[in-house]
Amino acid sequence: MASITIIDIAKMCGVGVTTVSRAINNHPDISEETKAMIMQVIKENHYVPNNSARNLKRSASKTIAVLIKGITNAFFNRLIQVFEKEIQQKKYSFILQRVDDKEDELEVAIELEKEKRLRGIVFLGGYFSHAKEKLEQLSVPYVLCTIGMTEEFDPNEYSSVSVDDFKESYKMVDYLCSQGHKKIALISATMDDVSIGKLRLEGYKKALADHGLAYNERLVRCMKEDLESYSMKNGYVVTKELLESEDEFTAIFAISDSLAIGACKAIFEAGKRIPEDYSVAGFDGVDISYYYNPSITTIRQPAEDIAEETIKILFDLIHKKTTHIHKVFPAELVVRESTMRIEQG
Amino acid sequence: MASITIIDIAKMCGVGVTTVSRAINNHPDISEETKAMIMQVIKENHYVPNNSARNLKRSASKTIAVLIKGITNAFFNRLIQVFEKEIQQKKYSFILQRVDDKEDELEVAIELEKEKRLRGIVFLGGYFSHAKEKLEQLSVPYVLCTIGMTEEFDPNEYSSVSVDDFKESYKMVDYLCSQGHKKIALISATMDDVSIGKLRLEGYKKALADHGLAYNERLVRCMKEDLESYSMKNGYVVTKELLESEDEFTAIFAISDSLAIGACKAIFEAGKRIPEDYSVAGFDGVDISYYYNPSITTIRQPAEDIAEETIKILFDLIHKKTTHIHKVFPAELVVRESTMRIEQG
DNA sequence: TTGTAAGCGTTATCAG
DNA sequence: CTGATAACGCTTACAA
Repeated sequence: MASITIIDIAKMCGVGVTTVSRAINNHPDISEETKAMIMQVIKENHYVPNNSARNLKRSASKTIAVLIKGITNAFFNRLIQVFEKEIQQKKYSFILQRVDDKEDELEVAIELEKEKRLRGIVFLGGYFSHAKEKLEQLSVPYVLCTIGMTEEFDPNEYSSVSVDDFKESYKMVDYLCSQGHKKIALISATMDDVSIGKLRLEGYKKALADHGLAYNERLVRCMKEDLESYSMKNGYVVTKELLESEDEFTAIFAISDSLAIGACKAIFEAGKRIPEDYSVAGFDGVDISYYYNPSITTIRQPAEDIAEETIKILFDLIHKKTTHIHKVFPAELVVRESTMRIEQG
Repeated sequence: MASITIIDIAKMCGVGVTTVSRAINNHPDISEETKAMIMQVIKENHYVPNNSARNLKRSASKTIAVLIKGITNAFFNRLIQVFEKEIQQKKYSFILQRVDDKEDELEVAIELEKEKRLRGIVFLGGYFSHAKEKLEQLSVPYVLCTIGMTEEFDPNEYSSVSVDDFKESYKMVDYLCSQGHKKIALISATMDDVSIGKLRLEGYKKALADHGLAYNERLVRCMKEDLESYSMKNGYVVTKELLESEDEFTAIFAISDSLAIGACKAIFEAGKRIPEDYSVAGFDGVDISYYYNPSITTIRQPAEDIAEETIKILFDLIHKKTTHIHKVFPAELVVRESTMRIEQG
């Protein structure tokens, strides 16, 4: 069954192809009458315009790509769902491209832009430490979502949406300190992470300092590079090592809820209790942090808001309605069962 | 920066466009020499062929769509990751389209096929109860993944990959019975689910019957239609209702791990213990079922195998290497901490 | 082995 | 308001 084209429709309606095109695309220059008639015929024949042809003709296709660095972390799933919904709502196509931890996401983006004639790009995750000249090869608007940027980048060169990773991390560690914890372990990103990983580490250090606590680098444990980043397994393995080491601590702050859950597993396996023996805190505020037993104290990021704002900014950029913007959402400390006050001592 | 085209490359190389095209597409009729030279120029200029143009020319674009019915259930995420990897590996584009619970996925598929000139489709989730004539409007190969089909469909008309939902469900309930449970609640799909929901319910009934246990419909609770299906929240709400009812039971079998975790939360909130007061079992074998506290007894579906086989069959179908196939993978009962033997009585 | 030229199905330009 | 017709960038007969 050869597919039906706009020409077929035009013939059936006894009009020119232009007119059919106008009907499809809601152009003003067409009478309501003919338009209704054409739409009727289109519906009856299940005609759907060929996307490739449209994209070829339009200089840019109506598609947005979302590039995710590293394998899916649960928090991203919520974001992605919102992206998808919003993009579909705007009648754009949506391309999800996961890029491996070792790959260069910018490289991928540049290729994809040409290949698929993208209208916009969302970068999710990763560090985004790229040379400026390479960044300039990207000619479509893009927004960095939940990727904290360090100072070396000119804020007028890109847009971003995130929480204040430094502040929120500080908030959690400050809370833990206020509960009497003096030896707080951190499950952090790998050391080469100059993005949120670094910011959260800095927040941790600052909070410690502000409470007059010494920074003990033996309590800072990085995720394993050979395991999926931010995964439960990673948290489990790292915590297990920590527990087996001689280093004492009373609380663990993991920079994602998934890591925190892995940490819990390791602690339970060691025959210890949470929060009586160890307090455990996470970051993100994904569903499972609430459902876990014990429920996990965490920093809840407003995922829906973040995702919606990301898309909003991206489309504003596409329509040239705005210059570069850096939207920072507040996150919320949610205290639950996995942490407790301990005796000063 | 106007994009560079195949013509530009041809000019730069001092050859015809055909030659460039041949170089790009690994055609045989070209000397290694010219090919190398052309590829070199392409690389230097960061040329990437316009996908729309290629797709327009080729009668079908090299793209596979995965349609997911209903909002993402954690189990699907693993499948999707594998799909993505495999499809990318085959140099095909990958389109992920979530379709709302109320929407007709077949309708969406038919549109998408025309619009994007798909080469193949994977259906994930849903019941897939469609009229044969409508099914015939789909002219590209498709594979049903983890969608149990009931008898009324002719197995020669479609391909599928899944576990034996009836058998695996039976296996779990049989296990629970063997542990002395006589009053086993079921958190099942909505009653209009004629697919895996129904099959798992049938497996439950059969196991009960084989153990000489009466079927008590008050112990069969359906997910709430107004909540995300298969979600933790759904399991939580349903279980809460169940606990507040007068109906006695000693075990709950939830047809997904997420539901099971929600159930656990409700039980803990009621001040009860797992497994001492209630045994809880899930289905799927997602990571969190292992990491949860207590770890959840479940049926582990071989997600990677299922996903890989789905893609394999789809491509075999595309290349006409096979007729319709129904691959059924065995799943595994994984006994963990959330269930226990109780006294006969 | 290489090049020329005709489409693929749309949309946009411009003349009726 | 409507309709020819020329692109859009690529693949592929067909010719050389």
